[in-house]
Amino acid sequence: MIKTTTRSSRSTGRATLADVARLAGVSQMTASRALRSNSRVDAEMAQRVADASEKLGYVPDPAARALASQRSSHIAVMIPSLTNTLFVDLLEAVQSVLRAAGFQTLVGVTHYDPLEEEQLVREQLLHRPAGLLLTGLQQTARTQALVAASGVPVVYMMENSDAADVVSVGFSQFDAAGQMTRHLLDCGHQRIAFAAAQLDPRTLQRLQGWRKTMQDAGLHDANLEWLDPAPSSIGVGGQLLAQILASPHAVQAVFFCNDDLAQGALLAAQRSGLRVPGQLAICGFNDLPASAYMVPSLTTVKTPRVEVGQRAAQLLLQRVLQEPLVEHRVDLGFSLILRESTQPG
Amino acid sequence: MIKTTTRSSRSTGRATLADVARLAGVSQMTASRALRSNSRVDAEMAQRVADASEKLGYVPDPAARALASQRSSHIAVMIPSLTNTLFVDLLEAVQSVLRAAGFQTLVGVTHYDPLEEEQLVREQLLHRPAGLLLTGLQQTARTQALVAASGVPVVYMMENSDAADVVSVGFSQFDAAGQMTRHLLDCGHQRIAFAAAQLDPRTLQRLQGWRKTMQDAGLHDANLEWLDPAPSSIGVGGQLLAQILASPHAVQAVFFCNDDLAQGALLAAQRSGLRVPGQLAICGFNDLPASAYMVPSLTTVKTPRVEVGQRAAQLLLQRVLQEPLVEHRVDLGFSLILRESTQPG
DNA sequence: CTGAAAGCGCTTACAG
DNA sequence: CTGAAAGCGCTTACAG
Repeated sequence: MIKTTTRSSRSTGRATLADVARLAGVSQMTASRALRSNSRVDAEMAQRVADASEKLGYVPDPAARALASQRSSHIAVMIPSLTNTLFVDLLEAVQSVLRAAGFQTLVGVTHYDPLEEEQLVREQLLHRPAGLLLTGLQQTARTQALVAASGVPVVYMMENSDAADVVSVGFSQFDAAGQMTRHLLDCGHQRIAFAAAQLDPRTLQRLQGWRKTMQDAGLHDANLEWLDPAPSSIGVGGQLLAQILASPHAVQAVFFCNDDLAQGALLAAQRSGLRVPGQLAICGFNDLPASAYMVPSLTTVKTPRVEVGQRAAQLLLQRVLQEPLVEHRVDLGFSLILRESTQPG
Repeated sequence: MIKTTTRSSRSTGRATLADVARLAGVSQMTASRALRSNSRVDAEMAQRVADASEKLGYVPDPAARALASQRSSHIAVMIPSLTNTLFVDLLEAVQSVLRAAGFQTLVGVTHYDPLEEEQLVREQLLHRPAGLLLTGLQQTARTQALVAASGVPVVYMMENSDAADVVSVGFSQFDAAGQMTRHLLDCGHQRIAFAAAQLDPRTLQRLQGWRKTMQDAGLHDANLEWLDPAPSSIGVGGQLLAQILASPHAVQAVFFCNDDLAQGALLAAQRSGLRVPGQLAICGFNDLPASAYMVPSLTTVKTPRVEVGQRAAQLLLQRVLQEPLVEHRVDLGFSLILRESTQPG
């Protein structure tokens, strides 16, 4: 085979768009357009370009594309934590959708800190991502300004916004907590505590859902609220249970804002000889992997994080590719998983 | 303030290197060199460049830099799974070191599949990463060839290689399993089963460590090996325990290759009324967060994954920045964590 | 619909 | 040590 081009010393040796165009017998611009297939190109020319590209094993250079278009093939995703399985599931779902569409995922872990999120978003925007996925709706004003100024399309995950210009995929944390509380009331419990850690916005929405339901039932009591700003963990769950049991306020059931807390409480109960659900009913939130295997198995709320990740990534791709958006606000719901830990005697 | 430059319609409005050079009164090349500080530049000129850069809020464009230098500021990291907390810890450690040094982390989840790893590495190499972090030493021949051909520096994590040209940070899975087995023998157990899932290379090294110690003690028996290729999980741990108990071969202790399996076994034992450690001793591997809180608390091997991530990232940065490497093979050791689940009566 | 030109913002390679 | 030129591989913006 005869080398038709002389390459400079800086060339990488990979096939370039110019190579493809030459082989197809069209201009570089036509080749570029044909490969991106976003504007009309003569069908026969497009086919020649496709064949040439295939034959040369052409792969577009992401850096060149980013430099020329001022937009990279990266999509930045901000999540609060990787320690909570919830977000790992979310992330894996996002990544598989984006990867299939040819986009790279850049993950920023905010540690539930809006200022750290701001810094991460600032850094990511320098790389001109094609899109941005944010967890929750509570960004700092500066983050919002940075994002708006950048013009980068955004989709919000895990909560729904009612604003017309905000695209969000989530479910109602408030309703989910309300329904679980309603279930505990229906089981005959009246003194139902709410125990939470981390106290991030979604946790506080769950608190509100519990509170509203308790108030409506005429059973709300501030002494039933146990809030610890420490990161949520099995250990903290045990501590919260110990505090609740040590207090003078009788409790028949405890609704933990996350399954890891509830699991810790179940283990602490076992260690101290407290019978669950016999002496105390316990439930959690999120349906993490261990919950079905606990003894007793844990009643919880199953949240659609995989679906949230998938839909959010799909909607973001539509925005990135400038396709018309069918829906701005996707509510994916939730379901109660009733297991042994709240079983009425 | 007077705008000294006319910008084309394609400009982004951000300060460029040319702006910095102009303000500092030097050539663009000198500014470039001064900012990268990799070659000697006159001190006074360098200062002028630094001042100008600061004043303009200059941030280099990663795409332009990547295009010109054929090397991006991304570092690709391949890990088997995000479901195992082990790798989440590893990843967070890696990311915090790389981010502090101005590099972006691109994560590829291989799902323990060398072919998926190969595909991910292939994709990542198209983006010309500055460096590559790989988990384990068992890449396909093609992956090795791709990496070698790319010239991208690599550091291997979680296992140590004896090859002189391989940079690795890890510990001996073999020794760790051997020591734990030794401990169980010292507790007086003779029929010690080894139960594993996933069966990835590191799990098999643990199997070898257990086997060697059992053989040396004259106690090895193939009926004591319980291997399930399914992904490791709490559920599978319970199943493995059930199989072991249902078999006709007596067992005094079970060494699970990962803590999630051991946790599942503890829960299954509790459900079936089997006393641990009274009737059966159980231990795990990795010291995952829940293990200290299980009832009984779980004896396990604490593995240095955070340190592995940090050191691996540091070594990779040294290679990327062409600094001399002090060490090629970093063995970070491990420690046994003795808890209730193996306590001799 | 198609294309020649210019440009994106850097760094390499070469002279001085 | 410093700099003018060329180039990295694409896409934008403008004509036709």
